[in-house]
Amino acid sequence: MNRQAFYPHLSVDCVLIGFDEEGLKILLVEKTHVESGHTGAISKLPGDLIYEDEELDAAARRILFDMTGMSSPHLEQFHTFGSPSRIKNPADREWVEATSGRKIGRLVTVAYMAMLRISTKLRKLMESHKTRWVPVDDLPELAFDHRDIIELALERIRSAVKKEPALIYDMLPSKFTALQLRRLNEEIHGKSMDVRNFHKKIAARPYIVQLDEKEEGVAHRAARYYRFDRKIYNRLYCRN
Amino acid sequence: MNRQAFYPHLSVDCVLIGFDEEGLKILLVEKTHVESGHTGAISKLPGDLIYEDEELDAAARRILFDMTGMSSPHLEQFHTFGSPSRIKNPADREWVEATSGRKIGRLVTVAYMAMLRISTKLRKLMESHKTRWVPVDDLPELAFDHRDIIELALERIRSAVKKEPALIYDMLPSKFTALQLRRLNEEIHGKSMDVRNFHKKIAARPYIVQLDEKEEGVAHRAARYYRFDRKIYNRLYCRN
DNA sequence: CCAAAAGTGTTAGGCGTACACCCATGT
DNA sequence: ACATGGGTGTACGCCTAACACTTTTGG
Repeated sequence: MNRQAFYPHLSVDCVLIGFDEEGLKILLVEKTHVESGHTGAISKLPGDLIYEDEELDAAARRILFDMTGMSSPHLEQFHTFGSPSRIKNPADREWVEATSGRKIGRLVTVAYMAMLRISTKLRKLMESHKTRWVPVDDLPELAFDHRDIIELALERIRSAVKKEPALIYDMLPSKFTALQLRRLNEEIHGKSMDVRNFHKKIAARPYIVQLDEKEEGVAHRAARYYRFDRKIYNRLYCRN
Repeated sequence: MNRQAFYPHLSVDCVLIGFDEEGLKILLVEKTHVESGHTGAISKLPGDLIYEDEELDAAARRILFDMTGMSSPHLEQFHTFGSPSRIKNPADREWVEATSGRKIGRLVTVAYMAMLRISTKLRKLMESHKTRWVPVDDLPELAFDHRDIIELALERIRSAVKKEPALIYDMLPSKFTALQLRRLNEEIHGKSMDVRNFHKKIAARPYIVQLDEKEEGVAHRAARYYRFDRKIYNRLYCRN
């Protein structure tokens, strides 16, 4: 922190939602625990206080960058959590006060979410951090109300994708199979889809272009690769 | 203010969206101007600082109640505005500092919206306040970034209604004509609808029930009244 | 009788959904 | 040969959207 922190009562937390071969995951960091008889580190969402003169969006972007080394993903504010009881847990309160160096009555946090693919490149960028990607359906105990925050994020991701379907492709490799795309959709919407109907849908979207390339070395019929063509997409939907 | 205010850097603003015979309107209050060479009161959204130990939602509800005497309407947080440049206008800054009695570097506000009908009963409740309902397409100059806040609210109202169609009926009298319902929909979605298709839609919704009553004293064929039956609605859609 | 708004049916296309079998590949 | 996932077509129902004339009422 080389700039002076803004009010110690306002923070930004980021729900970074990633996707890899195994499924949807959330990025968690360890809350380095303060000595107080409590044992074991507890996980939390990445977040930080806001610097003076820093836009909320910029603070979120900074946290995203510090955690992942990425700056491109679509980042979206989705809710502000400010219940006085957010930090009623003594261990949480101690940690906040130790971290900020002040007595804190209440901590209001503006929550953002971003969707990204967990690529090997990303994993490499993140090696140095004490972070981990945790499957959404296997979350550990979390500090503060971070579980609520994640739950709301997972609800909102659905509306975000409905409004802007291109977001899906931020979570996929540049070449992907129909199965990967379908699994991702299924995880986001929480229900399984019919394979045939799904292929029809892909075929109907001109911005999902079939490649000649296929999978290699798999123990079954090799799947075609597809890619997302953003130019075609933008031309069709005028939004940029 | 009989309780101590929470941090003077965090406020709640409410975009109260009302509907009457004339159309969609926003509730604005006059920012009583501080002497400083600037003349003329400027309008703003109703809002206030947050009390200690007060939930954000509760603060919004309090503002709603103070302004309208109503407590029932659906109130929904939709965005937090915290740009350092929000109060760059000197007149705005002066007002904030005079009102809170402190030097303020930055003011972060959590924005809520509610939809309600502008009934004669409501008008009576509000007579005492220095508030006015202003048509959405005829907004005056506004303090801070309140115009941006309203614009976002008007965008969000659409998603809110799509998710929960019953919200529409909070803005209508208990007995309403097809025209009123259609006009309201048109204003919310920003496009006109076909009359026949609209009647078909009404007829298809079992929770919009036709009354025997008709308009009286109008200079044309009298329109039927309808009412919204929340019981039927809830039974159909399982929520709450 | 005129003005002003109310009310009414049919058709066509798009979209989602349900459903079952053969194909390619590695072991 | 067998296990594993890849890939394909048809039919139905629902919703949306386009489109024009007659009815009722007060003035």
